Amino acid sequence: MGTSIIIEDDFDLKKIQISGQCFRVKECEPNVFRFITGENVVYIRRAKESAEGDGSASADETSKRFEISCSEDIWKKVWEPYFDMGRNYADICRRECGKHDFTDRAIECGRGLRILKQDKWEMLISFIISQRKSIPAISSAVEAVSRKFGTRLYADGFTKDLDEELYAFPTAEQMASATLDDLKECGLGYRAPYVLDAIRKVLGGELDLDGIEALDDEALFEKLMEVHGVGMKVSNCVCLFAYARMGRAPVDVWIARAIDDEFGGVNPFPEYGGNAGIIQQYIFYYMKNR
DNA sequence: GTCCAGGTGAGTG
DNA sequence: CACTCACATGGA
Repeated sequence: MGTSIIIEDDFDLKKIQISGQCFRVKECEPNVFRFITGENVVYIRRAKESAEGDGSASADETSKRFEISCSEDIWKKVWEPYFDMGRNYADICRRECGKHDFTDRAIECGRGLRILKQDKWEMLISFIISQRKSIPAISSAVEAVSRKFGTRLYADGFTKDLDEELYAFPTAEQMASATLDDLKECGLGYRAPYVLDAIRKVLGGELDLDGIEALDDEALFEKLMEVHGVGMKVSNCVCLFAYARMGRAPVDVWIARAIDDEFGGVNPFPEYGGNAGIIQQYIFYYMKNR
């Protein structure tokens, strides 16, 4: 690892990896996590001891020092936005605490989660694929798509020792020649035509994923649903995980179950306003990991 | 083998 | 509107 950095806010790589918002994050060896976005690759591990080294070395979980494989420049330019480092999650947790007992417990359980700001096209396709699939199955399919259509990546020379072949998630242009059978070979099943529709709309200019960044939350949500196979849940996931619309709270089977069993059938997310999406993520994590 | 998975579109009443 | 139902496939 080339560089050492300090992160003051809540930041738990393992929880983020298994949080269900990203499908290509890998723990290459214990405590070393690999992230990919665009054509950038980074390996991160939390340092074993506190930076002070004053003899009272803190536990792994509380060290604020991290080792990263990229330069400080790339970290600031690419990875700080990706990890949403401009937002103070500890502060948000404090502020949203006290409204519901169940939420308070979820926040405590999920402390260290963050909402990643991921690639728009990758999120659109990944969450189209996600419907009626388990998280491991989504990961396999997204990995297969990357391997079939994406650019081969090499990270800092140091990559090959730690990991197998790396591929970027393909751009829409790289998927232009994809056929129904190509996609079905990646395990997409009945979702393959949905992905073809997304490719067609993006390449045809009917859907400008960067251009719609300017839309307000509701208009963005509606625009994404024009793609065949994108309903409310998938659209909200893309709004939250690619466009950082923290007020969007996707309702999947787990969140629906939480609303029924823990909130008396009343959707609590409007109460969390602009942080609803963040709170949703803690509750989703808690439902699956308590 | 059997069950279920971060849903959606189409069809029906 | 509200309510069914089929949908392909892999992982547990």
